[in-house]
Parts: sequence; C-alpha cells; structure tokens
Amino acid sequence: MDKKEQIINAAVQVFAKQGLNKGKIADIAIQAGIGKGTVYEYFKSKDEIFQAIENIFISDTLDYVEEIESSNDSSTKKIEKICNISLDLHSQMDDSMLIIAELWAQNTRGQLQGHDSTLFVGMYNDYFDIVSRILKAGVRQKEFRKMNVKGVATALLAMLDGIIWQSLIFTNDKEFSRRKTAAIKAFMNGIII
Amino acid sequence: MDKKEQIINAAVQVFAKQGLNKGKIADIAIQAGIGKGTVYEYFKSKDEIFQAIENIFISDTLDYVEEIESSNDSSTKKIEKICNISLDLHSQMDDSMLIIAELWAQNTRGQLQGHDSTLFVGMYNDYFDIVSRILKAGVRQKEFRKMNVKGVATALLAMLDGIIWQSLIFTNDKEFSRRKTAAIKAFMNGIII
DNA sequence: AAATTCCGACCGACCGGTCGGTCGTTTATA
DNA sequence: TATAAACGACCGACCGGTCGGTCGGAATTT
Repeated sequence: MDKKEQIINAAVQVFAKQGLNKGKIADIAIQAGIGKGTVYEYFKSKDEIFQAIENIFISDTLDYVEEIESSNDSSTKKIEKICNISLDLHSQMDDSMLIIAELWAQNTRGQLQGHDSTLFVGMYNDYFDIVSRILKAGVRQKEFRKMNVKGVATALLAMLDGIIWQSLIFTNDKEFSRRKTAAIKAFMNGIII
Repeated sequence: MDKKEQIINAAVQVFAKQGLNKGKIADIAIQAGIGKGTVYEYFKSKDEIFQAIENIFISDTLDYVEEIESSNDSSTKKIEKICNISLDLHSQMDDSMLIIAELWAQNTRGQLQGHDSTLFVGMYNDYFDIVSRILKAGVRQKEFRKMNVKGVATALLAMLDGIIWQSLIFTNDKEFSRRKTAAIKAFMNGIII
C-alpha cells in the first residue's frame, strides 16, 4: 500500500479515538506499523496530516455527490441518495466525522484569526450548487413542487448536517434512528408533487 | 462579580479563541484579571471548567426554549421564535458555539472523565419534546397542516443545528445570511396551513 | 480605639510529565 | 558500495497543576 495513504488511514483511526490533540504521532506510527521518524518522511508536521485528512474528506464528498448528479436517476432518486449519505454515514465514516467536527472548529477559529480557509466554504458552495441544480431540474420535470430553490437547498443541507451532528451523540439509539428516517421522509413529502 | 462566573466568562473567551486544548489556564487567569493559582481555588481542573461551560449552555438553552413554550404566542410564533435562535445566534453567542462543537466531539468520544454524556442527549430529548408539543398543538389549532410530528420535529432541530454549524464557517457572508432566512421560510411554508 | 491575632483568598515560581519534531545510525535497495 | 528509506532515542518547549508564602481585613484582646 502507498505509505502516505497508510499513514493517513492510521491517523484517522487515532484522531477519531483520541481527538486531534491527544492523538499522538507516536500512536499513528504504531497504528501504521512503522517508526515515528518515518511519519516525518511523508509529512512535514502534524498540521500537514490534518490538512491531508481534510482534503481527502472534501474531495471524496464532492466526488460522491457529483457522481450522483451525473447519474441517470430521477431527481427524486438523486435527492434521496444524497439524503442517504447522512443516514448511512454512521456505519461508514463516523470515525472521520468526529475529526471533521474538530477540523471545522479549528478552521472557523483560523478564520477569526484572519487565516484563509476557503476549503470548507468552497466545498459547501459546490455542494449547494449541485443540490440546487437537482432541485431546479426536478421542478422543471414536474417531480417537485414549485419552490424557492435556494431556501430549500439550504434547508436540506442544513438538515443533513444536523442529522450527522446529532447522530454523533445518539449512537446506537434505535428511536433516534427512526426519527432520522421520519425527518427525511417529512422533507421529501414537502417537496415532491 | 461572582468570581466563579468571572472565571467562566474568561474561559469562554479564551477557549473560543484558542480552542479547548490550546487555551491555557494561565491565559484564563490573565483574562479574568486574577492569578493562575486562584483559578484552582474555584475549579479542581481544566476539565471541570469545561463541564461548567457545558452545564451553563445546556440549562440556558432549555430555559430559553421552555420560556417560549409557556408564552401566550400562537404556535406559529413559537416555532418562529425557536428558529430565530439559530438566526440570531451569531451575534449573541457564537463564541460559545465553537466551544460547544468541541465539547460535543469530546463527549462523543467519551473522553471527559467523570462526565455524564447523557447531558447533551437529555437536552436534545427535552428540546425535541418541547418542539413536538408545540407542533402538535399547532396542528390541533389548525395553524399547521397534518404532519408526522416526530419527523418534522427532528427535521426542524436538525436544520437549526445545521444552520448554526454552517454559520460558523460562513461568518459575515451576506449571501449565506439570505440563504438561512430563505431556508427557514421554506420550512415554515411547508408546515403552515 | 489601638494593638494583636487570625483567617483565607490570592498569588506565581516551580515541578514533572508530555509530545512534536530532529538527527545520527541502521537497514534495505539499486 | 552508494543511495535512499526507515528508525527510535533524544531534546526541549510547553503547560496543567501544586504549594509555600503574602497580605488585607475581620475578630479579639488590651
């Protein structure tokens, strides 16, 4: 396996379990089955590892959503698929979500201090544009009711984020699992003709 | 001013700016205008300061929402007021939101010793129950359409969280500000008769 | 009311553990 | 054998938490 990737995978595991700060480079090395010094052959600093994780998350997310958009599914199906990312997420990538939460906070803080942090913002705007286009197409094709596309797109993205956010503390809560599904169904009912 | 409160206020400022880990007890002391040792006269550890902040956030939030519920406003007005918490939040308490984001992640990880992670969960369930009751009353009074109350309540809470979450990175973005308002309007249109 | 004792809030120098990052050495590879 | 890759002991900055000491004022004694 590519060693850089191997280190990133180890880092995700360690950071998810320990947090960005408590997660030690030494632990990452152990987890990756290599020496600590080797980590520094591939990354200049701990910060650079954070960056790498963030970049992968962002490009993975966008790739996935773009793939959905360019498929031949109906608009309804496309939106449903996007919703399912949040529903399924727990089984698939909740490790990285914990990390993203912290990176997000760090990012915001960087912004406050004047750092340039267009990455997350850019991802959001791209995501928003894609969802907006799908919604607009759905309206045109009479799948969805007439709507304020920007408003609905924002509401949808916010809801999906919120669900992920809440899923973090409601791990393994059957009742919450049902609520999530009901929420998305309620949303779909609100837009589908 | 009560010194404990004074320390907590200083801590919120410091942690919001530096993060939970980088925020130093020494800085809190300086910010509070007291000596470092004095901090430890009022709090046993840094962790205990985290918990104090978390407790205040939770009880403030619930107090506020309970106050809205028990008012004489129409159900529509009540839901609108709850939505406005997320909209206005930025000007009022965005400092603490950054901290809450990190505490939330820590909580999930179960890293805080002696910390009862049912606090956030409990707050959410209470919040959910209150919103559900308001929605149900609104339906009964023919203000709202018939709906799956659990689904809509979950969707609403998730959307509000998501908006806060996104607001963190879209600071001072006029366009996003408009999107937020449009999102909430879209939601209200979906439920009001 | 002056002098003395007592109290505890306040302080910050210091200690000890931690961990990111370095670098000289060892091992693998070409 | 030369070059590159891997390694982990080591360094030192950093910071949470401690503790012996200070000091202003309240209580008590004279």
